[in-house]
Amino acid sequence: MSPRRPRPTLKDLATRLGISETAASFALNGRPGVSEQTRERVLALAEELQFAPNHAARTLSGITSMTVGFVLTRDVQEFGMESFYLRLLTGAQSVLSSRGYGLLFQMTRSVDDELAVLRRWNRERRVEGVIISDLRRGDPRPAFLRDLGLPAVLAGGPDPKRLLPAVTVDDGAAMRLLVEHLQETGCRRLAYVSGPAELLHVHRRIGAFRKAAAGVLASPGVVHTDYSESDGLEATRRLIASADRPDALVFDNEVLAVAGVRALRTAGLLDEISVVSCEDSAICVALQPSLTAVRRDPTVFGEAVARRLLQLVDGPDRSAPADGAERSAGSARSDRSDRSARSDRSARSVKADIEAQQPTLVVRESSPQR
Amino acid sequence: MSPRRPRPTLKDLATRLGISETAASFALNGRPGVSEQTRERVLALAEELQFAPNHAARTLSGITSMTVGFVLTRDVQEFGMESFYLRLLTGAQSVLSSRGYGLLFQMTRSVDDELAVLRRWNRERRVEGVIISDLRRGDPRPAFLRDLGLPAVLAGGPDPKRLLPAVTVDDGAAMRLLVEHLQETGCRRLAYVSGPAELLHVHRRIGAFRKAAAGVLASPGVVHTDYSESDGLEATRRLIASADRPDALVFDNEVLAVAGVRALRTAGLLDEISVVSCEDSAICVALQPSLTAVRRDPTVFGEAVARRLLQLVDGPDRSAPADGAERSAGSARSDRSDRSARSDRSARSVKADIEAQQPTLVVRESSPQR
DNA sequence: CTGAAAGCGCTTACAG
DNA sequence: CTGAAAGCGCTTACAG
Repeated sequence: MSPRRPRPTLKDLATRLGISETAASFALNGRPGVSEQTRERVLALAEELQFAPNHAARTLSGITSMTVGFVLTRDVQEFGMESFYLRLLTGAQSVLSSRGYGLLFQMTRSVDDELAVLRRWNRERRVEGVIISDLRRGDPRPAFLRDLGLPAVLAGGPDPKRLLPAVTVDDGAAMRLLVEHLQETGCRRLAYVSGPAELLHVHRRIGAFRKAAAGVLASPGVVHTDYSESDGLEATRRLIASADRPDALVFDNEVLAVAGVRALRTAGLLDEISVVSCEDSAICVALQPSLTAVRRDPTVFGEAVARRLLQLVDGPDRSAPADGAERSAGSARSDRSDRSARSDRSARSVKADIEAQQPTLVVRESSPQR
Repeated sequence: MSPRRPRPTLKDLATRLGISETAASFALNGRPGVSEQTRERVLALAEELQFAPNHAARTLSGITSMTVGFVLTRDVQEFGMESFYLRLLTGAQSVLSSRGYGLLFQMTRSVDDELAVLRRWNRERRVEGVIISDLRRGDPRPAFLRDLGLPAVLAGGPDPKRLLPAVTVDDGAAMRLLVEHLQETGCRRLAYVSGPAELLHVHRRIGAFRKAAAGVLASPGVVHTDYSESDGLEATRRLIASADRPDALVFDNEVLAVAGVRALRTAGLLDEISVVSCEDSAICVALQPSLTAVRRDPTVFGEAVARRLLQLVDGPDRSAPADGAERSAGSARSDRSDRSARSDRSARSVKADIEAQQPTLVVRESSPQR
């Protein structure tokens, strides 16, 4: 009937030491107003009893929930992109946990479902902020989150109305590297096999690609796919069957690139057409021929995203001990007025998009010197 | 100063309707004791005000936190295995969210760090149960979790002392399929390139492999690696340089298999030695030659794991609406004595390991008929 | 430096 | 069917 492992409460600590809960709380949270001796006794007993404050009780008292959320709407286009998302998650996770934050993770089937999840998390006061990604044309999420006043960071951008702070990658630089490389290896007619037209980052990349190619090469062809392998196959087939066949194919990610290589192999054109992937991964190395690819470490990217979010949620960087019992209150203050202060701050800093890192180009067999 | 988006509280609802908080709470939670008319008025206003109960307050009142945790200790061996883990996560996630549970996800660097996280989550009463994986020799986690009384499921097994319920895969069947296939295609001397000796599932697979091969083939060689590509390369090189060179290589996962293929290609032995991977993934298809592989859907596996955990935590299956405001209390009751009851139940059912699915073998170019 | 008390927002016996 | 009240376990003005 009684719990197998009754956890000690703050009151237990206080009673056993003959002090008030206030004193115990202050001692644990590193606040002034307790004698050094008392503080040490409290800390020692907390250690001995393996005390950690009840999370719900802390949260209810107005302290932050020490949790951020990450919702990911998965559909066709993310199939095969596991590598990118898990590494993004890894990076975000490492920053969050080093600052004592938990990550609530959920995948949804549609943007509408995602809105419902965000709404619920906000209403339940379950998270302090959220990470979102893959904005679509006319995406309701930025305005929705701004109206909610819930701190949020857009992983990858772009946010056309700049309602949300975003962490982006420098597609311009990536595309310049890539076009320059193809040009140097003797390619003259490029084509770009891209993702779904409704994804905003797809548009941004296409724009960057066109801009990089402008003036250097004939205006390159661009085709859209739904990021599926079959669409990639089909698109490649069409491109290589066209009148002025391209001498280099640029694929928006490695899933498409794999499909493209297969199509080229079938057509016996692997030696004549260079292939480049805008996303590097193990598969680019393993493939035969190995694929030249743009590399940007998704882990580093995830770290930047998490750091940006914590900046909105929790102020500038401060490291936090892993164990809750040792957590200092200084890093955890927040009440309802704080929340609104935070969203004001985020509103003021919308322009401060961050570029997580400079992309590089890894040259492999698929784009030989001609 | 005032919150930008003050969320309505239960008291707000009650006041505006001129009823007690009790009545409002009962109405929202689908409990008897409210007139149908009152219930409808409450529900309507809740909908209108976009009310959702404060999560911390609910949790603090003894209701479940509606959260489970997943800790993953990542080190060498998981590099390149992104696909498996993200799909596991996807599967678990889909079951959990369909039942209204949140997933708190954290990666750690070592088992010790993982223990610290589990301890803290438990003390803070932050989760109702946890998923763990990749048990090592002498792993402290099962005993630790049992002592904590925290419901837990081991993804993948095996748990030698059977302290934890596990969801496993039928390695025996997988290895029989595989050995049989290799035998039929004319292979006689197998070798197995495996993972780190300290991982228990590595041992189980090796055992299953030896058993499947026994009586059919000469006793096969087994070598360990740390799951890294370089180790895989090295191991393969050694095997193919040995006196009686194997005519088929079995790799414990696709990362090792990729390394193996590379080594064989370098040695010019790709046509003479069959290659099989015990883990299927996009890379097995993309590779040249494409790899014959054992397939078990990690998503389905993750679903089974989550279902097993919810069974311990929350009783038999019941679907829950996505929106908190409509959540019925029937599926959410639990207090401290419940928690101990739950762990008793888990203690009683340790033997009920589940096999998530039957593995199949996908035959591709890498194991041709001889 | 210390303590008694109120409050966070729910749930739930208990008494009408 | 309904309501007043206590309680979950913390934090934090406020008064000594």
